[in-house]
Amino acid sequence: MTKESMISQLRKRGLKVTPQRLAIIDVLMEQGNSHPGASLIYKKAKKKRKSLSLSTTYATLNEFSRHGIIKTLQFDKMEDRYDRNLEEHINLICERCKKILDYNVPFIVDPKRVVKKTGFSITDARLEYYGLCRECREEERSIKG
Amino acid sequence: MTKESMISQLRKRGLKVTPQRLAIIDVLMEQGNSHPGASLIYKKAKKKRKSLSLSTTYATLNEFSRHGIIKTLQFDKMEDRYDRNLEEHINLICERCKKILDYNVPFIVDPKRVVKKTGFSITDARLEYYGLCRECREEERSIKG
DNA sequence: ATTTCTGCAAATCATTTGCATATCT
DNA sequence: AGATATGCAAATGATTTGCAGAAAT
Repeated sequence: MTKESMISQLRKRGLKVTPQRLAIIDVLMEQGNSHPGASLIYKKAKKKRKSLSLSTTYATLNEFSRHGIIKTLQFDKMEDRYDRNLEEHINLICERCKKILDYNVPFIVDPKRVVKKTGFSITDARLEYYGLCRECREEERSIKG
Repeated sequence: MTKESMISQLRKRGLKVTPQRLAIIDVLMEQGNSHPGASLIYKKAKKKRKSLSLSTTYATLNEFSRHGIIKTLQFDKMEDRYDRNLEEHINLICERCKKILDYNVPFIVDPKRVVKKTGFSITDARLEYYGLCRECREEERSIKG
């Protein structure tokens, strides 16, 4: 997403375009695919808008995420990270420097290929599917009719 | 893992077999594959050992996890969950009731098959590989020789 | 004029830490 | 005895909340 498309997303959805939000968008753009966390985004964006508060930063990132403008990534023992890359991709998380690399392929992929293509050596993997279990699906069905 | 094998793991590793730990192990066994969190484990284990504290519960679960006796699972906006199932498997997380089901197949699997076999309907997936990025690998190499 | 945002301080939740005491081996 | 574990209270870190004033449409 470009800065302009982010801004037009805000307009389209009746969200206000404030200097704080613009500062955060700029940081998001500058950070590329480094998947910054709220604290870094706050620190960088505050340089552009001195009045910016941390809670506004959170509110903004939540709002963007809720509207699908960015994606919130949650990991083990780390603050949440925010991702501009909305395509289906694998996150390669470095356990040492906490860098998160994108590998833009759909989910079903051979780990050996990842190493070969990216130089990232895998020591652990986690696959999680989110959704509804059979029981909850049946309950939802009977509630909604 | 059975209760007995857990206890012998403790002995093997020089960890002490205390009543608190036994209470926690019992809860772990009773909970089967429900992947309880620390708060539930604490609540249940405290019934068996009235003196048990929450911090001991955490210390114990951390110790068990560090020694590979259980596995710590971390998810979005939920407390950590603990898993007795040490085999490679997929976690199916119900977004509604927070139940976590195991599907005992290796990671590379077709989501459609999951639905067919388990009745769990997938709305979102996350795949994460942990390890070392190329740069960190090179750094480690040059440090260690 | 309204609706939505912002910034502050305080609250929350899960988890960890420091430390003196108690308990295992 | 010596090592490790326990329980308490306080600290931590990330994130959220309540709310009054400020800014965007």
